[in-house]
Amino acid sequence: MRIKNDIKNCKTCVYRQMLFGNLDDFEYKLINDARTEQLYKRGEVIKNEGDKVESFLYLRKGLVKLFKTDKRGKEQILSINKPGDFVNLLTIFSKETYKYGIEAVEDTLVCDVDLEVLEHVISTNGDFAKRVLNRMSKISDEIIENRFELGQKQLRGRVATILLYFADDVYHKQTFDLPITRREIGELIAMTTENTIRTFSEFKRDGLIDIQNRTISILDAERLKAIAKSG
Amino acid sequence: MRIKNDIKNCKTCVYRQMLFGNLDDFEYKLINDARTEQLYKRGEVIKNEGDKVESFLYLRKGLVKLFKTDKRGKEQILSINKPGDFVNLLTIFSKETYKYGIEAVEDTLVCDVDLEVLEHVISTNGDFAKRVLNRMSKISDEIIENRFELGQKQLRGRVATILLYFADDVYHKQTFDLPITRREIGELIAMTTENTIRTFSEFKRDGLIDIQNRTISILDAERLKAIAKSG
DNA sequence: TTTTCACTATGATATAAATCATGTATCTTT
DNA sequence: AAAGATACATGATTTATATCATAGTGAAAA
Repeated sequence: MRIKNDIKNCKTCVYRQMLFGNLDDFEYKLINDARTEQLYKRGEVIKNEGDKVESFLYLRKGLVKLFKTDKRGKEQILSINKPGDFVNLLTIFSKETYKYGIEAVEDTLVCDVDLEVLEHVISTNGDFAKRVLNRMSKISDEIIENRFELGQKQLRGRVATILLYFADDVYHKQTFDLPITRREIGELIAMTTENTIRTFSEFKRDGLIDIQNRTISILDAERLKAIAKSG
Repeated sequence: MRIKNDIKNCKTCVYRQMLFGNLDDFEYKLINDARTEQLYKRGEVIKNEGDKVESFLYLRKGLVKLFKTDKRGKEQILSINKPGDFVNLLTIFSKETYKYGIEAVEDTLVCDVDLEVLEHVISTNGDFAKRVLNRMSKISDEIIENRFELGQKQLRGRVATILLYFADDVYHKQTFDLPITRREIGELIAMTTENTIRTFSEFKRDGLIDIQNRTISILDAERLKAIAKSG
């Protein structure tokens, strides 16, 4: 991890209005002074399970995964977070330590704001508090919704869903480099590595996608959507 | 549904300190004046999927289920809520309409506080806002955690878990009347009705529980815990 | 450069759980 | 009280997915 020293003011940040839209100058300064920008290389762990929660994190560039290890020692991925996401918003108000780890799956830039300062601004600015509540609510809704839908789908549906997620929501293009391995995709959508690979191969054979190692091309988005939807 | 008219002041409520612990008299009055107490009979629907979200609900007596219907028309139960739970806290700050239904599975008493008034108190009382954030965070953590653990367990482990949940967390005794059918239990722990019933029978045959229609007795809590844990 | 190790890949086999089928008991409705 | 619906119950069969086995490939390490 490397701490950037030429950091910009929050007021000029593209993600400003997502959460900090209506802070006054004094509040901006508070947040800004309590803030560092941190660079992580692909594969670097940002937080480990058990680390103390002492800052609010949000993702400016790159991609991270949230993961936890079950009793059998197997890793499970809770979600992939992309720029603009509030990586740890769900736990910062209820936990003292991280119940999951955070790892950069691409070179990543995160903003790190001291939690006490953020809490202070919440205490003094009710509108800001409501905004935070709103974001939190949306995030948990999304995770819960996704998990429920995932559970109803079978393997092909799950793989189709995750491929479309990367194409449409993360990279906004039909050809992209998968940032994670097949094993990790399996961990994310709750299936074995073998079956993940097998389903990829099937999709390739059926002309739905093309695969060149890590590079994936969506060839038939419509049919893929149908599979993602129907299960 | 019947609206109670002899309602007590929040200040004397046993659940007061869970959320409203440090409101001042004026704020109490605001909340209190915006509040009704509603009685629902077992089986009555409190909110339907699609209903407008316009109040904050919390459960004083009884038991409710949160459910949603998937594309195939099959019902899924997200969670069972017991007294003291903030039934809809997760969505009130992000959604305009309910994405899930709420139904009383026992005769139930809920407090209903107008959402605008609650939001106003959040805006003016930062400590209260932080408390709400904290509760929300805990609730979503719990749902997410439970779902993840459920996914790793197989049928016997899931059934053992839910039986212990009713005995230990809901009724606090070893013999209790199941408030929901076997089908609903299946919907809650993601398995078919047949397998739910079959697993109940197995547990009975193995001397883990006794079953008299709706009445369940936990006979061997230790062994049941082991099954719940190991999967 | 060779060795090692994780990743990708595919086929065969095993198994957990869903589905199908059938019957009884229990609760509702008329 | 009879009829219909829903819940409970269990056995047989099918199916989706995990597990096991084996091998090629590419990247990192020695």
